Amino acid sequence: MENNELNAEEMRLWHMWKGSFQLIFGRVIKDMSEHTGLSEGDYGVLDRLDLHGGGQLRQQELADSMDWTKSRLSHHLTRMEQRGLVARKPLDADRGVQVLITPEGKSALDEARPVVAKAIRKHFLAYLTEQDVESITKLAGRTKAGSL
Amino acid sequence: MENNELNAEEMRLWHMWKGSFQLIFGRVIKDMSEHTGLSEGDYGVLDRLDLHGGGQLRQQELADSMDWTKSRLSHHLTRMEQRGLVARKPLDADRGVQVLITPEGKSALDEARPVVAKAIRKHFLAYLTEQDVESITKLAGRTKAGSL
DNA sequence: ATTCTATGGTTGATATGTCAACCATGCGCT
DNA sequence: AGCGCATGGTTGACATATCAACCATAGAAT
Repeated sequence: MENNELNAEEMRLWHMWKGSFQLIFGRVIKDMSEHTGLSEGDYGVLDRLDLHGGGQLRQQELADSMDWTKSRLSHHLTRMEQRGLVARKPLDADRGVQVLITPEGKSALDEARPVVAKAIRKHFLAYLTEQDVESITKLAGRTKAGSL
Repeated sequence: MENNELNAEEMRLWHMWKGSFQLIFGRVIKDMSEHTGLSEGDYGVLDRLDLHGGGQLRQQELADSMDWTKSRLSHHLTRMEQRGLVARKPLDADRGVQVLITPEGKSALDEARPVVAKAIRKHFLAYLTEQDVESITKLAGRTKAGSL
């Protein structure tokens, strides 16, 4: 059994990994929010409504697809609704709620897409080597698999 | 010049990278906070006070070492002070503030260290191959360098 | 019929982050 | 003296996240 504290190398790895992510991710989000007024959450919601749902999705499906709790989504949608980005419509079929992207939401998304694409290319993809791509892909497979 | 939207492969990479990080990081933080009652921020503050400062550090140095704004740190310290984890002492030398780890803070940190070490080994280090280690190290170097 | 449980969602309290405005002091310059 | 400016920090407002409690209804199970 190893020591119950991390050695210098282990700690260094953890900090580098965490640091790189936060640095890159922060840059992407900053670019997006400055240029579009959308937060990461806003973009995620709009993106999924557009791609998966063709503009609409029931709340629970949306929450699942984003890996968010229903509470978190509920609060967030309330704020987005206030800003006119989405609308909620009760489904009497089974007391669910349908979330719809509004025209304003759709146009905000359309404006954001190229901004996000450019930011991801500039701050993330541009730094990757072939080896990194392989590493990222494999690691994702390993962690998801052993997930639940 | 490429298209101004991401292609499937680019998007997949971004999502995998982001997803792996959030999954792993979330697991580590969850383990820690459940077993110790400290948040990530709490741990970071205590850790730096202990390692860099031998128990104390001026507020601005602490903020720099954590990559936090002074505002963020000020708010966080107020909460930690309330809980008795740290104390603040004015430095009349140059109107700065010295942040001290309290005995309760120190013992909370000592309890947390092995928990954090175990969580990082279990959720992060255990998944890494030699290639990942190299990839993480190099990527960190590249992004920091091109940072400012 | 009654009670249990699962599903779908809301709500309020509290913790955490960000932003801009503010305050005080020291320091250099004119 | 008077000004501009940098440094070190606080504050309040607001956005975001988490947690637990709650509400309503549908479908079993008793």
